[in-house]
Amino acid sequence: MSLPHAILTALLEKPSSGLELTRRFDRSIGYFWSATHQQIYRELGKLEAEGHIRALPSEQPARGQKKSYEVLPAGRAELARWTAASQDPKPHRDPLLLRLRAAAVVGTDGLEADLRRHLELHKRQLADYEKIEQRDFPPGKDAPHDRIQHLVLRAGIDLETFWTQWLTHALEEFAELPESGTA
Amino acid sequence: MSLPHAILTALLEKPSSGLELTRRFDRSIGYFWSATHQQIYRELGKLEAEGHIRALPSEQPARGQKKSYEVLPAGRAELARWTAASQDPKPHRDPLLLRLRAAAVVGTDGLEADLRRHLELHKRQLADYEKIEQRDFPPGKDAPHDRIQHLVLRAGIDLETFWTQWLTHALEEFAELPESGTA
DNA sequence: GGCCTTTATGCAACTAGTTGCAAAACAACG
DNA sequence: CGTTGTTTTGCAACTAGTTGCATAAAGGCC
Repeated sequence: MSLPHAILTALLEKPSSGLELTRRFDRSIGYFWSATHQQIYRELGKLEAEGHIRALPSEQPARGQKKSYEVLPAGRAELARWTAASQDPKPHRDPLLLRLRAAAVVGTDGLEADLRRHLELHKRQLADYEKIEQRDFPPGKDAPHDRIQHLVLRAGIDLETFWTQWLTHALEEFAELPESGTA
Repeated sequence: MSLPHAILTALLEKPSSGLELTRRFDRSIGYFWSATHQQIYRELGKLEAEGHIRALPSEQPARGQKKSYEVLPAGRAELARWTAASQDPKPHRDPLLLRLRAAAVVGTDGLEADLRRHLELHKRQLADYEKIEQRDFPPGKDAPHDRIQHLVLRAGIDLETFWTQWLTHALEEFAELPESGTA
């Protein structure tokens, strides 16, 4: 139930069309809530029907024609309500850890290469985040809004740091394992 | 596409009935791949139809009557194939980080209490994991199988450690924020 | 003008996970 | 023996997310 709220947040930051939202979901917001353009258009329709957002009046609604949305007071209220409401943390789902656990039973053949690949991907993501941090949060930029955003980015950085460290450690362990164990 | 493989792994570790599997998903395996009993029964049906597992011959199949499954060679082969196959990491979805980002726009009212609650939950989970580590991985228990399982547990411990630290830091920042900011 | 690519919007079908409920076997209680 | 509660299995409907494809406008190009 988070996608509509992700969209409301994005639209409050800046009114946008479906495609612009899609692009922003590929960057900042998508780092912790990804969505495809199909999902976004579907949800924009629902949010408009519910009276949470409206199309900016300027242009007529036709296919292939840009249509921008802005958040209405009802939408902002709903977002505030959702943000403040208590929510239980959902349990993780991590296929990589699952594969490792399977490997403990059926053997580690073939897994190492993919661990190495994941390590590279996480390193790259970490480098991206750190570049964003330098660009968007120079020392002194500490209005409440900035502090909170920075906090979110720090979570991303620390998570990627964790994964690179853990994967590095895992690969070291693999190196010490006897070859091809159906352990 | 991971649930069937989670079940195969669990059944290889020990043949079980649906209910036993459900219980084990609430403990060890569920720490990184949770599932309800309804999902598990449905999936057991599919896996049996595909010839990956079979019901242990002992008892007749009737409703309300215990039925245990074991993995067939085809199931083991499928699990090995899946474990070795390259898979892209799926992007995270974290509602809490999303809420924080929303809070940067609509204000942090009400969020702090839930952050505190999450911190408690993560601390408890961390304590659980550490107890499991002490119990199941004493020094010297380092056969390949144990090392890999330990690696998975370490990921859980380190992730919970990250969250407790990050939430603690976030709460410190909140304390410094001016009251009730629609920042 | 006709053709190709890019931009922008969107529908439909499918897959995976969640929620609500129920039915069959069994055990215990009086 | 009937009632009540627990264990075990399972169906059905719903929600959320994914995948594949379609349609329309706009701009470049020859």
